[in-house]
Amino acid sequence: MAKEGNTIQSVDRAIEILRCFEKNEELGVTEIGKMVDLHKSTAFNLISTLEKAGLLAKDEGASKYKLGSELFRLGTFVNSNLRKMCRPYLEKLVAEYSETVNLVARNGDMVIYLEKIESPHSMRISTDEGSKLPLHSTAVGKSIMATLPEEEILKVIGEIEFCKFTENTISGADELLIQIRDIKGKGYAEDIQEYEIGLTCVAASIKDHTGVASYAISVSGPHSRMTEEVREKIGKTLVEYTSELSKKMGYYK
Amino acid sequence: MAKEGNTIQSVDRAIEILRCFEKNEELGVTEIGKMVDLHKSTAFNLISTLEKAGLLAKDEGASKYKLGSELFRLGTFVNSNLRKMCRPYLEKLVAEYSETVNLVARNGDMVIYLEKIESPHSMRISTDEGSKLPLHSTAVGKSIMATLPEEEILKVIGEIEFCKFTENTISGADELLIQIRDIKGKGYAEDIQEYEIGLTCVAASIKDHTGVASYAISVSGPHSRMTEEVREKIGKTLVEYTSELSKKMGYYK
DNA sequence: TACAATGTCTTACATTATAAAACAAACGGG
DNA sequence: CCCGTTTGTTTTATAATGTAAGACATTGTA
Repeated sequence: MAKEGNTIQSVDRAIEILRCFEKNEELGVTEIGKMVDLHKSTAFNLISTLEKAGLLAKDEGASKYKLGSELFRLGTFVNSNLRKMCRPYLEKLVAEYSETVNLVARNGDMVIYLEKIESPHSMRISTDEGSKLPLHSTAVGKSIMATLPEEEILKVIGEIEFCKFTENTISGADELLIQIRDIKGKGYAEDIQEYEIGLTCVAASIKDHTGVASYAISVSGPHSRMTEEVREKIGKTLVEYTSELSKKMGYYK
Repeated sequence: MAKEGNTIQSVDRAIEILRCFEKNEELGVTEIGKMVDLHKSTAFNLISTLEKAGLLAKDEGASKYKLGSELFRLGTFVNSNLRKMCRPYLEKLVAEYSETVNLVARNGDMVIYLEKIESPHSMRISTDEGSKLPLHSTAVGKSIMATLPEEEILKVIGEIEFCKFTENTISGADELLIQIRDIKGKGYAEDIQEYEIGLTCVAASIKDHTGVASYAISVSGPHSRMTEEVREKIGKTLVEYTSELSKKMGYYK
């Protein structure tokens, strides 16, 4: 039987090997062996299995391995599942609040806009699908940041170059940290004309099995319509929906 | 030692299980067991290992599994590696031909624009990163289609609704098939004012370890500058570059 | 209410993964 | 140019590990 927690050793090791490539783009057999603390011949067997399946690939001739495109392909399915899963919630949000809603994914220190449904109002917020913005300057980004482990929050904040977009733009690390704490408490994040005058958003994040978020959804509207009461109501709805979505992502709590 | 081709059984089986989810969004333990021809308890052990690693997830309470978000996260790294890998080639192309170049990924029956470098000319082609177009109505899409196995080509073509954008737009399955054959021969694809009058593109695809392409790069310019000689020259360069890139993706040939 | 089908857990067994060591090939410095 | 070092790869013995039968629990259905 399996070692602890009923988990299959060789599969676990194979996944551990894949994870090595988060920090290093290219790795050799012995190098990997050292990282996962395995004899190089053991590592080699696991690696060639992964290579044959396309999860790892190797430059022609060269001896270094890197992540294979099959992994991206499989990831693509998750992405489309995710959209399908979120769609009904996005639709409910537009129906309830008549403002533009967005689904985003974290990508390093940025967020990518994956999907949106636009407000029926003629005065509405319109973001481009596929576009990218810094984590800290969007409500979605801040809601994702708030789920990261403390040391990573500080690391991310440390690397930010703060640029002033409007008079409300967060101007420094301290201010951002206070906001993050607040978001942890409330469960949702706000962006009140921080990026652009007239644009305010409310967002909450979707957690995965580890409790960290890679995705978030938001409601964006003209500041005039996004009063404090409206924002609070939206916030509560978002918390409800994202906690359901988090459960579907494998987050139990 | 491993069974055949020096591959580790349990890892192979685990990957096989992941692949089951290409066709089915949600699957149960016994169901998976039947698909991969394993006793349900064996399948269960593999599945729970994958679940603990986040590669599979399960709706709260429910008993059905689906692909987990960790898979998407890992796929993300491949994507950014891919961009890094392609960047120098894209830059060389712009330097050589002074036209806009694009990197795209296949996503079902569409292509997504991942990255572009714009032409230095003031009259230039400009596509949005993150935008999507149908496979058959772009040079990149056609170059990807040409690498698919015959039956899949026919299946994809069968599902197309042909709409006429310009007088040059491909109007039917037969015409498209002839083009695909031609692309297989030449190694590169063309779009000569098929989508928009004045816009012509040349593209070639990047193959993965199976010989099928998920990515392609293209050079797009105003029809006036994209003469037949220019297109042929670009085509040859693209074939050269993409075959190098294919090798880096693990395609040996 | 009983039956069928599901996911989960336990256990005995031998198949399977493991790692030591030998091998080959590539590299780099003296 | 050669020798020592380091790489990836292959072979082989050993026993640890994954396997699958079957018991159990839980759920849904007739």
